Order: sequence, then C-alpha cells, then structure tokens
Amino acid sequence: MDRKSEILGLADELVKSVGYESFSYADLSAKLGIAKASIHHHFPHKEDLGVALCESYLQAFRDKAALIEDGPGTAWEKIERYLGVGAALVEDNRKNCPVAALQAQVNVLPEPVRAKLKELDQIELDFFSRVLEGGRARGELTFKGDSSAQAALVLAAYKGALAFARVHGCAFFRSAMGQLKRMVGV
Amino acid sequence: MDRKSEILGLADELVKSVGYESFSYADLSAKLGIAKASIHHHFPHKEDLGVALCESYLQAFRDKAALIEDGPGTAWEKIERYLGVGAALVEDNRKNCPVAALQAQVNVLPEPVRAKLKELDQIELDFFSRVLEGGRARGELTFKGDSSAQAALVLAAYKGALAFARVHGCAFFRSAMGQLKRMVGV
DNA sequence: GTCTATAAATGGATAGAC
DNA sequence: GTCTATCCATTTATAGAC
Repeated sequence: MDRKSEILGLADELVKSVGYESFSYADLSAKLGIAKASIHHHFPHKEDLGVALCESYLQAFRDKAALIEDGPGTAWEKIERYLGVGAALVEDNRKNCPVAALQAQVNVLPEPVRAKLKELDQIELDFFSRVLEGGRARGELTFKGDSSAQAALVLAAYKGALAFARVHGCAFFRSAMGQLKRMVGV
Repeated sequence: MDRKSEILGLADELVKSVGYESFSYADLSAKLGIAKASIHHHFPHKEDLGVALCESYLQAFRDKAALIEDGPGTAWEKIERYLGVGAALVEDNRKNCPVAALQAQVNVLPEPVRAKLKELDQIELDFFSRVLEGGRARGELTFKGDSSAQAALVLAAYKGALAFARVHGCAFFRSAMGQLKRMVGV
C-alpha cells in the first residue's frame, strides 16, 4: 500500500507540472525505478490512477479547508492562507494547481476523472463561498450579490493568475492577487 | 496557400477544444481528407504549425483590440465586448480560449511556441491596461494601483472563469463576470 | 508485487513516386 | 502539392515467469 502512495505522489507532481495527458507510465516507471507493469498492478488503467489522484485531492482539500476555517483570522486572512498554496506552486518550477491542470484538459479526460473534477471544483467553490459569506456577515468584507458568485469570481481570478504566472513569473501572481485584495479583501 | 489556411483553421478549432499536445497530424489529416504527409509539406514540424497558429492569433488579437479601442462606448463596455468572445467559446462545445489552452501546457510546449505565447499574453494585458487606464482617466472607473495590475486581475478572472465554465457550464461564466462588473465595472 | 517480454495503436516525421 | 509506404519512438496495456 506504500508503493501505491509513492506512485500517487509522483503522479501528483507530474500532473502539476505537465497535466494529466502528458505524463506516462514510462515516466512513473523511470522515476520510481520499477517496471511499468508494476504500476499497472497498482493502477490497471491510467484512468484508475486519475480517479485515485482526484480522491486524494478531495481529501487534501477537505483537510486544508477545515484547518483554515477552524483557525483564527479574518475572512480575507483565510482566503490568503489558501492563496499561499498557489504562490508556492508557481515558485516550485512553475507548477500549476492540479485541479486547474485537469480543467484545462476537460475535453480529453476519461469520464470518471471528469466527474471527480466536478466534485473537486464544487468543494473549493463551497469553501470560498462560506468564508466570504462569513466575512460579510461579520462586516469584514463588503460585496454585493450571492456569496457563490463572489466565490466564483475570487476563485477564477486565483486560478487564472496562477496560469499566467507559470508563463510570466510569480510577480504576476502577486500583482494580480494584490489587486484582488484591494478590490474585495479589505 | 489556401490549404495552409484550412489547416490553420482546423488546428485552431482543435487547440481550443483539446489543447496543443492533444491533437495530431492524423486528426488534421482525417478531418481535411488529405494525407498526413501533405500537412507535413505545409508545416514540416508540429512546432511550425504551433508558431504559425500563434502568429495568426497575434494578428487576430491586434485587429480585435483596434476595433474595440477605436469604437464607441465606455471602458467597461469595451471590456465586455472582449469578454463576449469567451462566452461564445464556452457555448460552442465548451471550447477554451486558445491562449489559455497554451498557457496550461507551457511546460510541454516547444520553446518557439512558448515565446509566441508570451507575446500573446503581453498584447492582451496591454490592451486591458490601456482600456482600464482610459476609463479611470475619464472617471468611468475607479480603482487603485497600477492599471497593469488591474489588467492582470481582470484578465486572470476572465480566463479562470472560462476554465471553470468548460466544466460547469456557461452560467458559471456569466455569474463570475457579472460579479466582476459589480466590483470593478461601474 | 515485481519482473521481462510483447502486443497493438498512435505519434511525429521522411523518402520518393506522381 | 499530394499521395503511398515506411520508420522509429512512445503509449497503454496484457501474459506469464519468479
């Protein structure tokens, strides 16, 4: 069962740097020093690996969200704690958010992986929505409209900035997120 | 020279729906009804096709930007005219902005294509920056900080919303862009 | 669980005839 | 400019020995 985690860990790194379609069992095989067939033993089809990966993301997201929500700080501080993940990703060899990487390949994803991706998006949206709504209720934030629409905007800006930053460097990310704070985070 | 345009046109459609890496000369061959070798005649390497594609995008962007900037309307109306492209893309079989599609694959793009991508991003950013700055100068918009940072934020939100909308439907795009207007567009 | 060997399909690319 | 034929590397996946 530890091999399984090793494979998942490496697959995670690869998805973040090149996406789902662009890594192969040969990549995993070479970097782990085991035969391709051994990887097929743990994940018979690549699709199985994709789904397992999404499930691990789902768990990680839930943990992270709970940690932040139950922790101290204003709504915007909580958002910023989440945005910090993105900054770390770009700095680590221009990696992408794995969920954003999957989104970009939606039309070539196996159906079961696409289904998991929707779940992933949804829990991320719900998290932002709750934090933003809480912030508004406590008077820390002011915005009009549904908190779900605001969550959509903030999350879209975050992921979009990450995508740009992979091409233009992390200064882009900081700049865009700084501006986001000016607009919605005070 | 007309064949060349046909190939570019089809490659454009494919990039928008599956990205750069996920379409092949075989796809082009099948849909155009000509042999793979014929496509290699026009674009010897896939990289050549990628670069040519980017150059066509560059031209299209410049035309579109000039049309909008020289046209009537407030700054936000100009931005919205641009955002309309995104709405049309999602509605057309969940297509993506081709530039966003390339961004997502930066780490596996041939270097010459990556260079063109940077150019593409830059002219898009400059366009937004000019329009936003003009709007602020005329008192149509109020925002703090550099217009380039504001452009980064607005463009990131736009592209990010597009990516989500491909998974969750165009309602997501409308919702996020509606909220963007509430925050920055009045 | 891991290996070697191999299959079958697909990817980008070239040679050379027409 | 277009074709057929072909090359070679890669990709996902399986069979079967250890």
